Amino acid sequence: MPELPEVETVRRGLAPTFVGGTIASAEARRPDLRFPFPARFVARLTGRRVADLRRRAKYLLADLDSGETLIMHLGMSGSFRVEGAPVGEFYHPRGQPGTHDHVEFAFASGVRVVYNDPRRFGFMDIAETAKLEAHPLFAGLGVEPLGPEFGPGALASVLEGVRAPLKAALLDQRRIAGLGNIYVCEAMHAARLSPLRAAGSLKPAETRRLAQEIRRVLEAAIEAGGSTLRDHRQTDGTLGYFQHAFAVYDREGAACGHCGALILRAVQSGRSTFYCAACQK
DNA sequence: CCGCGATCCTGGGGGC
DNA sequence: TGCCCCCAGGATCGCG
Repeated sequence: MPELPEVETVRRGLAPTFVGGTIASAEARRPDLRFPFPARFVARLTGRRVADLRRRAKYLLADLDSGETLIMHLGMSGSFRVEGAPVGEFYHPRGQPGTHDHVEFAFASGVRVVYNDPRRFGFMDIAETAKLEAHPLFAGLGVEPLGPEFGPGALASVLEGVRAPLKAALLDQRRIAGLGNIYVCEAMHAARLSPLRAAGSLKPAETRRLAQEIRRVLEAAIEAGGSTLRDHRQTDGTLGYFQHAFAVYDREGAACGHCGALILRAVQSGRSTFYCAACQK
C-alpha cells in the first residue's frame, strides 16, 4: 500500500512526536513482522532521544542519540497512529491494543505511537547511523525521485539499454527508489508513455517528460495526504485523498480523461497495469 | 539480463 | 449468511 507519498505523509505526521522526543518505553507484541525484530530491540530504543525522522524511498529512519537508527518499512498494510497527544493536562486514555497493533512506542511527552500491520509485510530494524548507506537494505537502492539529483539525466542513465518494459523498470527499486504500482501507472499516463515500451527506447524528450511527471505526480500525492485504497491513514487517522485524482489506477473500463478511450488493465510481472492504449505511446 | 511465478500474510469483495 | 476464490499499495528469490 504505502508508496513514497504515503510514507512521506506518515513521516510528516510522526515528526512532531518523534523529533526531539524521548522514547520512554517500547513494546513489540510479537517476535517478528516480516522478519524477526533485531536483537535487544526494546532495550536499544528505551530512553533514547530521537534526533531526526527521515525518509529514504519507502523507509522511515529515526536517528537516535545512541548513534543508531531505527529503520521502519510499512510493507503493504502497515500504518502508524498517534494517540494520546497531550492537550493541556489531559491525556487521552490508553485503549486496549487493537488487532494487529504489533508495536507501540510511548514517548516521554505522554504521546503513544502505535504500529498496526495486518499482513505483516512491514519490518523494523536498528543499525548504526553512520553506516546506513552500506546497510543491505540501502546499498542497492536507486535514486530518490524527489531528491535534487533526480532529473532527466538521472532517469536516462538508469533506463539506458534496459530492454525490460518501462513499467517493470520504474518499479525496480534499484533504479528509482520509492515508486510503486499506483504512481508508476499514473506517471506513465501523465507522460503519455506506454507501460509496454522497452525502457531503454525512450527518446530524450520522452525521458524529460517522464522525469517531470514522476516528480509532479509524487508531489501532488503528498500534497493530498497520499492515496487511501484500504489501509493507508495519515497518523491522525484521516484518509488520504489522492485516490480521487487517479487518472488510470484502478479505473479499468473508465474513459481516459485525456482522450476519452477506455482505460485498459494488463498484467505485467504478475501485477496490474492500468493505462490508455490510445494516448500512451 | 529478463520475465515469470511463488512466497511471506490477512482481509475485503464478488460470485454462487 | 456462508464459503471459496481472487485480489491487493512490497520486495525477494529461484527458475528457465
